[in-house]
Amino acid sequence: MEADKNKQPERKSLDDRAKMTELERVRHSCAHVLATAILRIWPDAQFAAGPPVENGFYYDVELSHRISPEDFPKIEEEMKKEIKANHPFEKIMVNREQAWEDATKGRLAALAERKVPSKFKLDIVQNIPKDEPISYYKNGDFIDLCAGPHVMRTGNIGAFKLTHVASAYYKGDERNPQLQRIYGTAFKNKTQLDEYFKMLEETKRRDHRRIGVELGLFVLDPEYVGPGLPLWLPKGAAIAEELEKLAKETEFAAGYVRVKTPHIAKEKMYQTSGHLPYYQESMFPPMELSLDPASKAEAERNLNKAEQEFDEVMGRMKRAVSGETLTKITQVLHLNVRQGSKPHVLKTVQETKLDVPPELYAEALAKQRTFDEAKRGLEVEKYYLKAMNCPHHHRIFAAQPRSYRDLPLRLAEYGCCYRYEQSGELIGLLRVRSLNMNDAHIYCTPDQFAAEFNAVNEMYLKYFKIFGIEKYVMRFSTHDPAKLGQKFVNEPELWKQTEDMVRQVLVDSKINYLEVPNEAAFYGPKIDVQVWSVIGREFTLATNQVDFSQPRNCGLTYRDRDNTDKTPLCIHRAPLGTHERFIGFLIEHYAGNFPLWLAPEQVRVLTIGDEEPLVDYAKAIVQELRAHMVRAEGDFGTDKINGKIQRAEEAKVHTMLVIGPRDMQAANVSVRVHGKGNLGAKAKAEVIADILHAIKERRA
RNA sequence: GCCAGUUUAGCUCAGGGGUAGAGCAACGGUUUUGUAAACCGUCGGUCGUCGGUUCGAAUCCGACAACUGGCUCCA
Repeated sequence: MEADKNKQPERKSLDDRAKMTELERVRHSCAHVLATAILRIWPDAQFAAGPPVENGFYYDVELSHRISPEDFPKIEEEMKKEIKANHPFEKIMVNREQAWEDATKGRLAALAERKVPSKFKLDIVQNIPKDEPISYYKNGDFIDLCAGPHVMRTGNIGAFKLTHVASAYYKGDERNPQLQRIYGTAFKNKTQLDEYFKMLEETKRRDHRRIGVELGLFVLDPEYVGPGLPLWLPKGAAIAEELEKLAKETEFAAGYVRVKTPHIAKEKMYQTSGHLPYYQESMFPPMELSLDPASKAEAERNLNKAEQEFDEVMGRMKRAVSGETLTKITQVLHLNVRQGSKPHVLKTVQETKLDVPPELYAEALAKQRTFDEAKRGLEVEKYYLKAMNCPHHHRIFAAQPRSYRDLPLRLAEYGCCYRYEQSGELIGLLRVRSLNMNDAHIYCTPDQFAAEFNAVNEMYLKYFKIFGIEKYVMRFSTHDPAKLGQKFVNEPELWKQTEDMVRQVLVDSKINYLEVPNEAAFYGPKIDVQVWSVIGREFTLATNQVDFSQPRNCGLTYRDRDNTDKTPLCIHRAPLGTHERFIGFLIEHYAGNFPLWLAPEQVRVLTIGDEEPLVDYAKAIVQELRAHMVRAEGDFGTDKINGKIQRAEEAKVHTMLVIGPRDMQAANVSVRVHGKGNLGAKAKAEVIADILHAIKERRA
């Protein structure tokens, strides 16, 4: 049995497998017990791989019966029997021939020999390296091809539960058969299992989708707007505005210039950049601009006229020739009529050196050109919604002659892109179809590259500090020299050069990074930044890519010192990723308890009662705060103060200023901070000054 | 797109072949209040959409859509 993670095509070595933790052994063993139980119910089940995973285990099975959660109790019942029987997990060493024979007899991942071979196991046996020993594990009648390790006995599986079914392709390849993946989890004892499910409940409560709705940050309106197209409500938009402000300030200080570009572009744009057909699947289908009726009618008239004139000339040509030449021309003309085109006739005339009168040939050629032109007049223009900003930025680069003195040129834009993610892929704000990217493209010379790349990394670290992100990994994706010219542009020197430069920067800045071969973009190495929200969900937030291909495809050049034109390097970078994903992350990161500078509602002023002087005093405070761009609201109604506080706390308002007669008389406000409770009465002026200060320095 | 599950009021959820329920929110009124909910009342749903079975469907069946968890790709 294989513990392959489909992302990692390299086999796990036996040493690696031996490192399996105690809990992983429990889960891996439970997968075997699951297979045992399924076989008791459905003896013809074919098993593929059943490894332990992060929160449990799964086993991939091929079975004509569709397993649904309704089957779980029945399967779990059988599993319990197997655990109760307390069979030992026996390790059996076999040679290759034996394994092959048993798999052929259907004995592997089975309770007995079967008429049909254990087909996936056959495939797995074949893929075990020659020098690696082969072993089985046996519990009761169940024998599985498996490198182990396992717990001693089935009874050592303390507590387990099947959780869900999913479909998965064998080895993660969609050309392979589709299998049913049964997921479950197991623990050493019932207490830990219960804790795990309690934790899952907690996770659900902190999910950005739930908090997003509760706090009124965004909504999805699949019926009217469309799936994956979030609407930012005022409170969510406030967060987006703060992030943009942060980005603008940071980028301005780092020498970026801001640009603005349209959301659509012509087909030619993406043909040139190389995204079509490479990226077409991920783009919305194009808009085709049909001609207005009058122009269309005129274009059609032109085409008809051109066609008649062409046919007339060809008619004369046919009359002027004879024999084989006539036959040939007639044949090709006939073919062309069926294809709705004309040019082939003249090509044939030229290529086969047919003997036609030169002046007629020249006339026909001219008419053919008119025909082609008329035909182009009927072509519709295609526009695509942009899936990325780079081509637009490239056009800005190309808009004026560039000198080496202009570089580095750093074009920044919070551009809204649209990606046609598959319907099953959409997840709340994590994967959407409209995305506002914290995008920028840095055009530079090779000499400037290291400094620019380093500056980008420093920007990431600066942001991590502001948001208190401590756990992160930079995944440095490099190319595979064996796939140059296929998966990666064929520029061995540039690959080596840029990858070395990037690696050096990473090492020098002591950044926590992980090198992943063979995962680069087709146009250059890249870095993805992975972070984890407090509930353990992984987010790929930011990306940082080196591009030495697009600038050349798009014909971008700068005039260098030596008066020659050179192609710049381009760095694509998006430290804050997209609003959608970043805010989704922040919601879970802060569990909705945003720091003051980010909080949608920063301050709420609550009055004790609704007596007029008190309300006037409170209103003046709200006004003063709002005059300083603080998002402050008031709650001046007749509710009891406890009720007002409860509502403010539930709305996760950062700072509550409670005002009663006592406070007013002393020119005070009573401060209450969300999650910190009552901080007592303080001088109004002091409190306001502190609020402004905390916002300005983006205090955590 | 594929597999499975889900879809009942603005939100969180109960119910279930005889025609729809709670809490919160909203609205109206009473209450004049000191740090996590004062009280009364009102409004609100073709039970995701379309079709079928049935005397009768929100309930059973089917198709579709959306959402959720996975597979694949990726910010």
